[in-house]
Amino acid sequence: MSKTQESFASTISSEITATLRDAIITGEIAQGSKLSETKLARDFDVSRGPLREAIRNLEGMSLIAYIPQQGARVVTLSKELVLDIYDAREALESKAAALAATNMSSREIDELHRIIDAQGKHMRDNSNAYIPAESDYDFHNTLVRGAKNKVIENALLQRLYYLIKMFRYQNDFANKSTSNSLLEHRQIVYAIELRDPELASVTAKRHIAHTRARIMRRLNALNSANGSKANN
Amino acid sequence: MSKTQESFASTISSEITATLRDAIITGEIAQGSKLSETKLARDFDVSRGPLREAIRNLEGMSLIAYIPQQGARVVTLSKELVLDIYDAREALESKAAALAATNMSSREIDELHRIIDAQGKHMRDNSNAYIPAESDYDFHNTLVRGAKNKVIENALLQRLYYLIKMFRYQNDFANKSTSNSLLEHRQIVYAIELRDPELASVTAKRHIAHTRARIMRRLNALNSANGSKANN
DNA sequence: CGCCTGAAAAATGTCGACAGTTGTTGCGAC
DNA sequence: GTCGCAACAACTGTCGACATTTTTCAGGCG
Repeated sequence: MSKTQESFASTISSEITATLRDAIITGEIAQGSKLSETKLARDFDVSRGPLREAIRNLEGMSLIAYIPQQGARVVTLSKELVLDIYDAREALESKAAALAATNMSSREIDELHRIIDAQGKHMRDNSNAYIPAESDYDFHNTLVRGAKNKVIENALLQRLYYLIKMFRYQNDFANKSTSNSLLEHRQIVYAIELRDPELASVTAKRHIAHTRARIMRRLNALNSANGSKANN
Repeated sequence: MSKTQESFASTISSEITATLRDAIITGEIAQGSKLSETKLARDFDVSRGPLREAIRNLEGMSLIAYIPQQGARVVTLSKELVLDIYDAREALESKAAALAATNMSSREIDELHRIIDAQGKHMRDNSNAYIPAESDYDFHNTLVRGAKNKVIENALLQRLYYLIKMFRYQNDFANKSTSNSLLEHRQIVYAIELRDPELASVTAKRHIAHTRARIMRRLNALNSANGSKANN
């Protein structure tokens, strides 16, 4: 996968953080599996110090859970957790859209246009295809940054989006943004251009709620189909 | 101050985390000041290892910002950041209230009643007094936990509330919840009892928005009064 | 007088080793 | 054969020291 964010500082721990982050997102390191400091230190050929730092960083991204005296485990994206994530995202991103309607610069709005126009072109060129995941991330990243709220930005970009990326990467169906998504993106940009926070909030809220509902249907279908095909 | 949360594991780093956390919240360690690993390690008479862990933990609570190769600094609660915090809180807590209306057990609703009844009694006994800060925390903690959403709960209880507690502790006026707050608490509980997510969401949203507005007025008043009385 | 330079001081980054805890395994008793 | 206990192995927690980077500040140049 393309690096989520280049995030380089020249420290070993930050490099390991990025490497592990991507390995977790792609599923190369399985959900629920344990991250052994000793083993990883051998693998990366570094001491355990930087590794502990990296694990703490991943904990800050919500990608792992840390239990004292026991170690770190990769988060398990249960159906409940995924739906919780989308509820939280709905709350934060609808507020972000409202704030963006007030605070976004016209230059940033242009950027939103550029992104959704590219999405539209891509759909015309590949009739009825899906929006590329990267392009969808671009749209939401730009929207969130336009809100000019560091707390919301941090919660979404540094925490929830990693989990969502992980979920999408490991569940093909979750990447299938239809033409509905593009339409909803257009509505959000329209509301922001009107400088109408209420409308922007409602349209963004619905956009996320629709995505959540689609995911819930798919997860329920998988559940009833697979029955007891639980993972260890 | 009373310990925010006893959070004991028998590890040194967790104890130091709790101690530093409280020192930052009370302002004993000033906003914007640097946390020197070397110095703190001497003060606590431990090696730098556990201290680095503690600093990472505090970073996870948003109480400090960490800059590679430079170290950790206590967060500075600028007017902009405080208002951002309350906007994020409005988004998350209104959603929490909506979810609580659906998911809260009757036992938990009873707990909410117990809390606001105590608040009412306290106000009658000390005519027109303020709601004690601890009691206000109790109310919101119970509400948020009742939403049964681990992501929202984590964002509020493990991050935003520490910052809010810090702001309140260091700004006396921010603690002055009037009888309005009690009334709004009652409205929220009422909506939850009705199992009406929409009403719960709106009432909670207004409650936070009112608090935010009151704080904004006070901060603006301080700003124009103090002029250039900036801190180093 | 101010600015640049560079060496000294201090701080952060990393390492390897030891201590204490947790989890496992195999033996023995019932 | 099963349960419980003990020795062992593996892992996390902590430490002190070394390496590298940043900061400080005194000296000299313009």
